[in-house]
Amino acid sequence: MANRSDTKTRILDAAEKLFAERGFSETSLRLITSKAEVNLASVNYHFGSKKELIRAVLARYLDVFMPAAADAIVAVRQENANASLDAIFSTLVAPLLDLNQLRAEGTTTFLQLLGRGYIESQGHLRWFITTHYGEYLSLFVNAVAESAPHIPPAEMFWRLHFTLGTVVFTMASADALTEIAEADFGEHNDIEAVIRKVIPYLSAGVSVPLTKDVI
Amino acid sequence: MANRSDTKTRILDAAEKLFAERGFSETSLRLITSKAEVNLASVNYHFGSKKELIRAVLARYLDVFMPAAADAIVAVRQENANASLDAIFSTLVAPLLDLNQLRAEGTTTFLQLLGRGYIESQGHLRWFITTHYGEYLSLFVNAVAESAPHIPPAEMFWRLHFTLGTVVFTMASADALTEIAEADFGEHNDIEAVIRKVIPYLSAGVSVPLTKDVI
DNA sequence: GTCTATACGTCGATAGAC
DNA sequence: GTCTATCGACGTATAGAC
Repeated sequence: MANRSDTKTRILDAAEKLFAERGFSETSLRLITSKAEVNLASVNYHFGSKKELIRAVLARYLDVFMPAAADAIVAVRQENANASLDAIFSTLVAPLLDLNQLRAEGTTTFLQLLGRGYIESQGHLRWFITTHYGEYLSLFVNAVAESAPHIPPAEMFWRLHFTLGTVVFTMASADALTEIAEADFGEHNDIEAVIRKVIPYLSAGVSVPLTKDVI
Repeated sequence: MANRSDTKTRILDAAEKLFAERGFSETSLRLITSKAEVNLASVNYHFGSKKELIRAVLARYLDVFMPAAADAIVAVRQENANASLDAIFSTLVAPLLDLNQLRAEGTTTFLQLLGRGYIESQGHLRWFITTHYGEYLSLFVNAVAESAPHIPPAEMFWRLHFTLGTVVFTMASADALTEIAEADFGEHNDIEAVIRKVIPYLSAGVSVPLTKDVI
């Protein structure tokens, strides 16, 4: 068959699109393989299981995004050792938008996959990301912590997870929210606009001074 | 059989516990009915489907929490018409903790169910909550909006959804986060401590002044 | 090595007897 | 209301063809 890429890539391409559109649990292997025009069993041959296919789909993006994001953060901190929290978060915008060159709708797809992945999977994806990309995450966490030195480590732990929740939930439902915002407020937002909206929210929350325990 | 409540309640009690512990998709109807010691088909007889069972489990809490939360917000705004955002959010703490009187571990269970529910279900629970409890939600949204009058409605829409993401994600993974915080920082947090940690984060994010579009 | 046909166990759901 | 039996769809595993 002409113009037929190899089975593994065909599965990844079909799975990526369907996962981003419909979520993981709502996308069956039978749907993926029929859309990719490959046999059902080939998923297990090439990837072992559905969970590993999900990880492989995400890895195609993370392998590009994580090093690029790390480079950008290192660069901004070399220019300005006292970079603000907003500056640290904003540093991620360019690497995110660059994913559109990797694949059509790359940024949106990646953020939806990441959001859905963190949300739908209990642990296996969290584990995958922290073990495979832990060095990049640490670099980011350290940059944030040093930009808000008045927040003790234990408190910063919580605030970074609050931040993760905001990002993950927002990106998983970005399509729906954008549609509602358009209908209710006549406001058109692309994925970059949503990213730029969330950054000040996150910066403010992460860096807000601790309230006194005793009043 | 002595001390055997009716089938419907037995199903709800078993389902609530299992859903909160393991999540919805990881909890099969067969597990619920065997633990509740009722027949598998009785779930569909009494509730129609698994989705409707999920809604019924949440409704038992929402029917108590929503009116109590609304009363608390009305009360605090009568005392102080210019109540701060922190005050509005803090108003919800007492109604949440009161759920411990409704059922053992009620607060934790409710927040886990709410978090998991919003996260695992795409739309059907969002729809259920907004249609059945919309009046209470509006009251809360209005109170927040009036406590941050410098934020335009369209921007407030986004920030409230960022907030929803933080809450939902944090509460769905509160158990795991509490364990990590204990292991890494020797910090013991109950559900109230987590709630009180998240409020300043949310207030700061919701009320942060808009950044200039043009620099 | 790659791919395919086929089957296994579990799932939510349902029809029909009692 | 409650039960048994069964359905189609699911993820997964494997024997065997190319």
